[in-house]
Order: sequence, then structure tokens, then C-alpha cells
Amino acid sequence: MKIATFNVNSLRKRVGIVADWLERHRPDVLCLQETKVQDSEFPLLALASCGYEITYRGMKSYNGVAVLSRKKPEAVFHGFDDGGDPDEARLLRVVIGGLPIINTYVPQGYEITSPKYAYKLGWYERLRRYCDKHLSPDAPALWCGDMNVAPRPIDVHSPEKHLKHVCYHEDARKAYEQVLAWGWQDVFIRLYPDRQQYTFWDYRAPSSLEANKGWRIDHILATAPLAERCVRVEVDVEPRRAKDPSDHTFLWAEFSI
Amino acid sequence: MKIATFNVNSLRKRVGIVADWLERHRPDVLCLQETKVQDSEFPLLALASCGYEITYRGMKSYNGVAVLSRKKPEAVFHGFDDGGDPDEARLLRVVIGGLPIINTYVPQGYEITSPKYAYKLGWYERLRRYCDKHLSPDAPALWCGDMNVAPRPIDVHSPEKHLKHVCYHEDARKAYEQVLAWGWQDVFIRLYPDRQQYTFWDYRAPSSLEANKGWRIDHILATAPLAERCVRVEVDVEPRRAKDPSDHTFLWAEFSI
DNA sequence: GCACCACTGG
DNA sequence: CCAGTGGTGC
Repeated sequence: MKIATFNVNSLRKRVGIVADWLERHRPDVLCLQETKVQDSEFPLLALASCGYEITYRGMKSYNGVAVLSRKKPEAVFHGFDDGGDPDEARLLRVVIGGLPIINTYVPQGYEITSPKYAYKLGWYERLRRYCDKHLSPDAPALWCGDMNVAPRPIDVHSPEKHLKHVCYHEDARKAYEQVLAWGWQDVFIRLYPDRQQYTFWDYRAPSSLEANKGWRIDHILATAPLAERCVRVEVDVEPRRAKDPSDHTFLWAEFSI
Repeated sequence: MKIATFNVNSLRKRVGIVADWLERHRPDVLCLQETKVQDSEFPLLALASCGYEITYRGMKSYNGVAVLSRKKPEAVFHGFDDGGDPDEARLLRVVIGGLPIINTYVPQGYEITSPKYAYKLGWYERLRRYCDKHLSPDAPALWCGDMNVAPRPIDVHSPEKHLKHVCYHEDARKAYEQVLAWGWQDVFIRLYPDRQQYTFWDYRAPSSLEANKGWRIDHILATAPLAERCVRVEVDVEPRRAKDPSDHTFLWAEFSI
């Protein structure tokens, strides 16, 4: 079983990249973030020939998540159900062949002094409670997405420069780790604890890609019984080097199921 | 001698189309309108390999004219010199090998009830006086550009529907004809009085090109001694069918000199 | 840097 | 429909 995740940074702009990647890699499931498209504008037609079931929830301008799967999900859940703030099309949970899969686009947070950062930290707390409510750490489950957190120094270039960055600041890493403590294992770290491999390179730093100044902020996590069966995890850098790329690239994991 | 004109509708977006066309057609002179680029942003580098002298005057957002010529102009004049309103980078006169060439992007006029339309009509009056002042109808001279006037019924699809259109309204045609009366001959009409051939197809009408619902509003005119030597005039529709086209296409004329 | 938005212009 | 502008977000 092959699972992939990709922050597409506008699906309408990147539908060709996504279709090409699906053709070549044929994952069972692809989680997309930052589709940036309202449901009424979702490019279903351009993806139709790929042969994937498509589950999506978007809004105008910002955020938006989608799950493309070879099998039709038997259940679909949109957003948090905690009665709190709307989650702005950042969370999608599907169940496919009995396996729950959570796809998240976690708030970036802007600056550590910003209310947006407090919202990010709170979002992780809500997510921890969401896991408590809907999943069991003892049963197979997956959590994929753009977490906007680089969990370790190795996961960001020049970590010492980014101690106050919203994606590396202590509080953000702790908030993220608190969700992991529920029962998630990062399958990349599990298989390759010493490997440095980024998934995101900022458009703004002109040579960020050439100089490999990136961040590992997109992650695939699994509960213990599934994590044990993870046999391979890869970042495919090629789409980041393509014409008109997203600032992120694809991360995928293979499970012996 | 081959002379061409093209409303490029943003030179920065169309620099590839222009360079390709120059390579294939090698005109002696190409007049461009609606370059929509400030002089400081003019894409000189992207055009450098074509081997043309480049004369230009632009502004932010709107208008902008340029002349590309195989020979360096011995004189260059920007705008009207009548002490009136600034001409907004709509008029450029060069002298190349002794031949005066005027390149104009005539105001469109918006609506016939608009002050912009009055400005258009006045612009033609100023242009007539400009010809009086700087040129002789008895000496070779060229006037090329987007005139925003379809002079005859055959020059617009469904003329009866466009009687109040700023590019076909009686007053606009009269204002244009008053400049012609100074001593200009439309070389297209001169050679092919019955040919229907448009140079502009609106982006907004989705099938304007497929249904050939266009306008002939780009023109090449010559004074009598030069017009007599015009041997061929063509509209090249191909660039209008290219990817990311301008809404206009190239018009060119060949003179036996 | 590169998406998005709303707006203006033709 | 497709340019341009300025603004926001990451």
C-alpha cells in the first residue's frame, strides 16, 4: 500500500503536475493540501482520466484539502466536530478499506507574537482531542499533511537561525509532539533517523532549492501497528524542479499490506 | 522593403511571439502598440538576439509604442509637440533611411457618450495637424498602428450592430478619414479593395476567432509616392492562434524599394 | 516568489 | 477573456 502527500499550492495551477505524478507513481492514496479552490471550481475533469476517487473541501483563496484514492472511501468527515471555530477547510478524514486517514493543512502561524500562532498551537490541541475521539492508537490509522512544523534540528536548514520561526519554534514543536504522543509515529524518522531530506523550499529565497535550503514540514504518520509495516519512505524532489512548481514536493510511504 | 505592425497587448507577455515572428519574417520595420511596459522594464535582453534596433516609449499599465528596425533610425520623436495634453505614449515617429514612419496607438474611446471618445476624436485632429507640420503628402512616408477604427462596413463583422461602437461610429470614421484626406492611402484597401480580413478578434467573445468575428482596425498607410510601390499586404493570423496570444495579430506590407 | 483577491481597461 | 494595478498570505 502506497500513501502520498503533497502541498499543491493551488490545484488549478498544478493539476498537470498532480496528474503526471499519479500516472507514474500510482499511489493508493494521495493527500493534497492548499488546493486553494472552492468546491464549485474543483478541477474534476482534468483529474478524471487518472482513475481516482476524489474527496475534497475547499474555500476561496486559502487552504483546501483533498484525498485522491483508488478505492472509494466508505466514510468522509470534514473539519473538526468540537463546536469550535470553523477549521477553514484544513482537515479531512476518510476511511478507505477500513483504514482511517487524516489529511491536514495545519495553520502556518505567521509570527510567534501573532494571534495566528496562538491559533496554530490551539489547532494542534484540538487535533489531539480529535484523535482521542475518533481513533485508537492500537488500530491502524494514517495522518498525512503539511504540518508546518519541522520537528528536529535536522529537519530545517540553519536551525539556529529559525528558533523564532513559527515552523520551528519550541512551542510549535511541542504542540506537534503532543499529538504524536497520542500514538503517532513519523514513518520517515522511524526508517531513516539520520537522513536529512526536505519537502519544502521557499519560493522567496532565490536559490533555496539549488542550495538545498529547505524544511521537512510535510509528514506521514501512522499508529504503531501500521508504522511497523512501513517499508519505504521517499521524497520525490523532481516535481519541485519542474516548470511552475509548488514550493513543496511529494512525500510517499510504502506499507507491507 | 517590408513593414509590419502588431498590437502586442503587453510586450512582456508576448516577447516570445514577437521574437519568433521577427525570425521568420525579417521585416525591415516592426511597429508595436500596447507594449504596456515602462522604459525601465522594457525586455531588451529577450529581443537582443533578433538583431533589431529598438526604439520605445512606455508607461505603467497602459499604452506604450515601440519600433524595431534593422537599420538604426536617424531621428526619433516622442508624442505630439502641440503643447496639448500629453499623448500617453501613443505616438512615436522615427526616420529610417530618410523615410519617416509614424507609429500610433489611437485611443479606443470607451463609449460614444464618454469624454474618452471626445478625446479620441480630438486625438485624430491633432494627428492631422501633426502630419501638416512634420510631413509632406508628396514625399514617401508611412503611418502604421492600431487606429481603433474600422473604416468600412466590410472591416467589421456585423457592421449594422456596431453603428454606436467607438471603433465604427460615424464620427470616429470621419475623424480617421480626415487624417487620410491629408494624404494617406490604406495600402490594404489599395491592393485588395474587396478583401475581408480582420486584424483583431476580441478575447471576450469566446468563439470570435473560430467564427471569424473580428475587426480590421490595424492599418498601414503610405503617402502616394510610396503607396504606388506597395506590392503586397498580408495579415498573418497564425500568431492569433498561438498559445497565449494577443487579441490582435500582425499586418505587414511589402514595397518595391 | 508566487499564489490568491478585487479592481480597471479594452 | 486577458492584460495591467495594488493588496494579502505563506
